[in-house]
Amino acid sequence: MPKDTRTELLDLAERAVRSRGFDAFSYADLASAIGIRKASIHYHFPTKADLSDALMTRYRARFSTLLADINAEHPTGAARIRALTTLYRTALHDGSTLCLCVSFTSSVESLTPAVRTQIKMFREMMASWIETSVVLGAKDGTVVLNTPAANEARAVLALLEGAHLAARADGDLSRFDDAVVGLLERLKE
Amino acid sequence: MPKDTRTELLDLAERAVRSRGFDAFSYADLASAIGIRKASIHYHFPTKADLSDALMTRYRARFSTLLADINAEHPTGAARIRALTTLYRTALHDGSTLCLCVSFTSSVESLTPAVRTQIKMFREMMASWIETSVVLGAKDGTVVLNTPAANEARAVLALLEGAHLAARADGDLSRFDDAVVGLLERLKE
DNA sequence: GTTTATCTACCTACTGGTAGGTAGTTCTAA
DNA sequence: TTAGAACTACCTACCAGTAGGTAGATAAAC
Repeated sequence: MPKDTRTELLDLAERAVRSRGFDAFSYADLASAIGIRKASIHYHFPTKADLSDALMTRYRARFSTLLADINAEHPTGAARIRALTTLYRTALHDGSTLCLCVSFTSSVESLTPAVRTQIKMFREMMASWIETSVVLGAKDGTVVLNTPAANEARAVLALLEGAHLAARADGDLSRFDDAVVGLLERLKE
Repeated sequence: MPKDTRTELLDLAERAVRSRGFDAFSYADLASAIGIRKASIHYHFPTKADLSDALMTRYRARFSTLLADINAEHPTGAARIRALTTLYRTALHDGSTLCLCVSFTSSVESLTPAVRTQIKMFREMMASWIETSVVLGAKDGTVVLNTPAANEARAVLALLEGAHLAARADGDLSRFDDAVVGLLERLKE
């Protein structure tokens, strides 16, 4: 079964934002990539703001599911943080794409308040999931907490996003690996 | 003594890239901000590529000086890392501007090979300075190393850049502070 | 009298977005 | 059961505005 046009547009646009940035792709790019006319894209997403909003909505939903999957599969705090690290590593696609949230954050001035709010919500979701995971890890003895769990969570998120940038800059996944060695080292079990 | 036009253009462009992104500012913006015509900017920087190259060259030189200043002022490893953290915090300008290197990294596809090389060089410079500092800290007993110094350096850099993004997303400096609590906690003395 | 720094006037290509039209499908009611 | 209304998903043709960039004139400074 073939993907519908709307989904195909979202896929294409997501890749464009993550590899080139929000201000560096156009409806014309999408049109020629998908094989329909530029005007037809406005049928699915009247404005670029609508498109970016839909992009973030889908991205948040996807990550929400992925986090739930990790919870279902990994019982300990350490295993969950390790799985999250793998998730971020995979999202890099050999160093050619950033996390959508990272990319949007750099272009935050070009975005509507609605999308900015979604960016915040995404980070809140990630931070609170990480916090819950490290608290679990502290209880089950697989994670050593040196600072309050809320701060640990913000630090882990910052480290993963920063490691993303480093890998993207060099187009080299090993930059990501180098930066997260210390994080993985702290996970016992 | 008034700033010369070239310097004024560099200042304006740097702020534009750091707050809006490389693909979201134009020569027309600079022209109206500085009060000369768009065509006159091409006299100083024939192409946008030339401008971004000059931007990175100046930025690297500035940071090189700043790192040397930190070395001169702070004798211990911990004090140096702490000073670097303060430097990054200051660079945020209340959460409205990213590090130039972070911003350029997100737009890496729009940049020339020369500028991409400069981005790499900037990160190399930062990473090797941090590595030297944590090695010093390990010797003078002010920094505890859990992983090889090279990895610690990449992790610190990623954390600082990630913390930048978090603060930028919310326009709130305290996001930066929250993320670096753990790093500062590890610095003794 | 050449160099420096600016100007006016212009170029082509592209931006996001709109107006209006059209096949083909699906829903609705006599 | 079928005529017609409505909807879906696209189209062509166009808009005003902006992008980066260029040619050539000018006026002051060295």
